Amino acid sequence: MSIPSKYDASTVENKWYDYWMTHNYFHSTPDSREPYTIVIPPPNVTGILHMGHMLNNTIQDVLVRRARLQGKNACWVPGTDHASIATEAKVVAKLKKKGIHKNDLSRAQFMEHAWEWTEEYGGVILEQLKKLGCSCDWDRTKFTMDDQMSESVIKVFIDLFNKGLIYRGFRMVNWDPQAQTTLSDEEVIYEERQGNLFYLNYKIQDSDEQIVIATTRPETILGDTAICINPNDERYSHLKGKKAIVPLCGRIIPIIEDDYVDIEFGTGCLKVTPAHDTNDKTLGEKHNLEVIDIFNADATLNSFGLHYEGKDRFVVRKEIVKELDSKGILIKTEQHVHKVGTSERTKVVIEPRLSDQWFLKMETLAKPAIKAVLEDKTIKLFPNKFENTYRHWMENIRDWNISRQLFWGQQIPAYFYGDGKDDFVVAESIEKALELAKDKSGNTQLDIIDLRQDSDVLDTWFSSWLWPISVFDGIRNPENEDIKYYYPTNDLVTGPDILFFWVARMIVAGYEYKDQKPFKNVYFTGLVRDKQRRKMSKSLGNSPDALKLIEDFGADGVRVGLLLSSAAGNDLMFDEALCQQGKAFGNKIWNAFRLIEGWEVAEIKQPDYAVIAIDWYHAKFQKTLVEIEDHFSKYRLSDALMTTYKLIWDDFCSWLLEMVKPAYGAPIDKITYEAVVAILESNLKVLHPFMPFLTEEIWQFLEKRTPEKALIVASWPEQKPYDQALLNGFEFASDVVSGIRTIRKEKNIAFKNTIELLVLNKESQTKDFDAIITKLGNISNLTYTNETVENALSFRVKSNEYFIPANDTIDVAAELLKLEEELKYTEGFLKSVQKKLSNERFVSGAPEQVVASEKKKEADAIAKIDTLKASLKNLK
RNA sequence: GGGCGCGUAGCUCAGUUGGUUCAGAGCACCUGGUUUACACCCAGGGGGUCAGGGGUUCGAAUCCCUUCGCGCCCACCA
Repeated sequence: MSIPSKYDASTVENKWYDYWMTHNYFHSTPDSREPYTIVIPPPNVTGILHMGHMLNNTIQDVLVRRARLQGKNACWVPGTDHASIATEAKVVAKLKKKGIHKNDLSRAQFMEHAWEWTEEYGGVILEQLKKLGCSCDWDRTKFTMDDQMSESVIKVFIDLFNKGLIYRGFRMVNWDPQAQTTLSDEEVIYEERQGNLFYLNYKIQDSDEQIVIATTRPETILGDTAICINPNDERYSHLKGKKAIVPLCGRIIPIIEDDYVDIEFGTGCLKVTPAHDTNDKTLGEKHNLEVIDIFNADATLNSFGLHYEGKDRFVVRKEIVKELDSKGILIKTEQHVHKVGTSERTKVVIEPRLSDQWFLKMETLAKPAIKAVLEDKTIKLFPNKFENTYRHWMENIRDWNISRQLFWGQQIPAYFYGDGKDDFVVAESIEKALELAKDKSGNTQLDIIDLRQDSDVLDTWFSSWLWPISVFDGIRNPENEDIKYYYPTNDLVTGPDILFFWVARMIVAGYEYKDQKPFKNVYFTGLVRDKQRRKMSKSLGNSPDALKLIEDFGADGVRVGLLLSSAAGNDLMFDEALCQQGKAFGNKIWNAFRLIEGWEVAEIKQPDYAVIAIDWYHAKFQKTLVEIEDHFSKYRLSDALMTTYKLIWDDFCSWLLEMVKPAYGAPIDKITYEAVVAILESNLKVLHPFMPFLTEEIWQFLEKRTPEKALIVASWPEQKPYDQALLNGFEFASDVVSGIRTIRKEKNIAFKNTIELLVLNKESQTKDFDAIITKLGNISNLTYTNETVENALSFRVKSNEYFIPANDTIDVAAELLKLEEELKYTEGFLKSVQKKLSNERFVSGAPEQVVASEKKKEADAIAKIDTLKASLKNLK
């Protein structure tokens, strides 16, 4: 089998992905093994892969692949989210292009278009995840609007309603005039905007007096139903009980008193518009004010807007200011920075609006979810700083507005049979609803045609909060094998931006419907930003094309690039150079593999240097394995990767292979060869979660000799005890090799020329590594000496001294200088250590081991100084 | 307005309970090296007042106070 000299990522990646799929390695069914489960944060069904997905799903795949190697029954459930408002907006836009207006369609017709759209664009993102190497159990792919998923959602709605937790309320909600739906509080983004504060003059009824109010929204004066002053404000006490006249419309409104009003702000007079402001609504209820809604659903003015009827709110704002100004009502205008709520999806300014909506009471539901994360720690957040954020939100949780005025989603299963506020029933089918309605109304004559289903659908998150349960059909069939086996899931990997939207609510749902946490650990990824720290966005055009990156650097290269600098919860400054680094790493491993495969194997004696080299690597590998495990246990994936990277590049390639490599053209002994291959295999296992394709490719080449299973289902290396003394010995030897290399470089001694090395072994170092030093230093003759060597270049490792006899006369002055500098430094070091040790409070106060280590430092320094002094004396 | 977090090498970041190899890693940079796995490489090297100031301590990147700069979350001030 010939091995290509260049690693061709795209061919290899397609080959092994197909192979894994054909062999069903991603598929999981319950068995006797320990389960390891991840449910994907379902991307929007019509979305396409962006850098955030790449990072997020790479992390999940690393965790899943590692678990699989560890012998767990790994199950990663993929799927997509119907994303009601986002998808509906896209469908509406598409229809608009065709000249079709949403309002002209029936719900059924619209849904037909939406499904068509979903089938056309839906799931593209899942195909893209395959390119990244994601080992999802595709047989379990779910969509939040699959029949069984929707059924689960409806079932939960009915259950919560019957428990009295869902209620219908006439409330101030966040209205998105473009999407023409309400939004939950979480979907509103507050932005600081430069606006104006307008001072307007209201006449007092039956008087020449006037009162000035300050407002940022002059167009809403047409909905004013009171003026409010602070009862303690003496400036206005004479107006108590009087009435004011709203400009333009001439409405007579009361002047009320409430200490809600801030005396300091504006003029200390507030116009009250109960229909268009949350606070005003509260005031209105308290003081029994009239509610006048001046807007249509699209935020144009209605008939209360008088001659502005039909015009948009912002147009009216401009025009009404002009009119007020021309009539002398506008006193002055001040610049004013204030926060404006905008829609997360459509970006338009939110309009507070009073309407009938469905709400879920959250307070009691939240209790077990708070306890689980903050007290019992049965759910751990990584990094744990998010616990504070979680606490704050959960402890101040407000009821959740779960209704949306859209078509795309699960229609609320409430059926109205009359015009009364409570003339409705909740049921999973219209037949069932009819029975309930007959009971409730006492009207046995009711018929199906008398029933009218609520036209709203449920908030998308009302389906995704059930995701970890519903993907295993745990709502409909709570006792099925899957849910019993896979739930609770292990890790959830997601962004902190949906901590409230999704994570917190899943925890709530988990305790309500399974009486158990939905997952054990939550790993929050950071945001992917560009080099200038800007958020990646379509409008900035700074987001690289994910698939193009995979083409350029290979999926493995991109995975490594993304993971190299992404600590949990930290934003990731993405730079293509990181992917290049990932690709170069793959290339390095590929070439190491080619080197090994290129060796001719012979039945010859194993050289000493190979024996010790392999023993050393085994110890090094075991020690590193412990470190890697530790990093994984803390979800420090980039550290786990970097540790693996250094193990393979530095320890395996730069040290081990150089140590065991036979002379050019010479064969390698069988024992060494087999040991190196076994080592390579262990390395591949550890690297596989990060670089699945490359490792599988090499593994399969190696396994040609002993046909076995694929790497993806191999077993993670076993942890064994290791010999620390061996590692220490190597450490020392590698310092010696570095010393030799430094001298060679300084003195321009070419590596191909052998040199002699004499050792003054004051440290009594083991000679086990002499074969290594000889080989890597290209030493012709390594001998031990009892005294300093004349006319030689020298260097020291601790108090050991190494001499390289010079062919020509050495530069004595330069050697002297070097020695003197070293001496000076060491003496200074000794002085500081001795100062510490002579401090009585240090010796008595510091822990024993710290004192002991300082004493060791002292002894080492003294020994080294002796060595240096002897050399100096000799040289002089 | 309230809360949380951050500031360590040119860049991105580690640095756990203050003390072992505490000032580190990777990249970048500089110097030298191509017949012999890999120039997507090898070897060697330079580089930091741990944001500034003060304090506690035998000892501080680490704990406390303070100033400056940055980020995020929450909140109804018109």
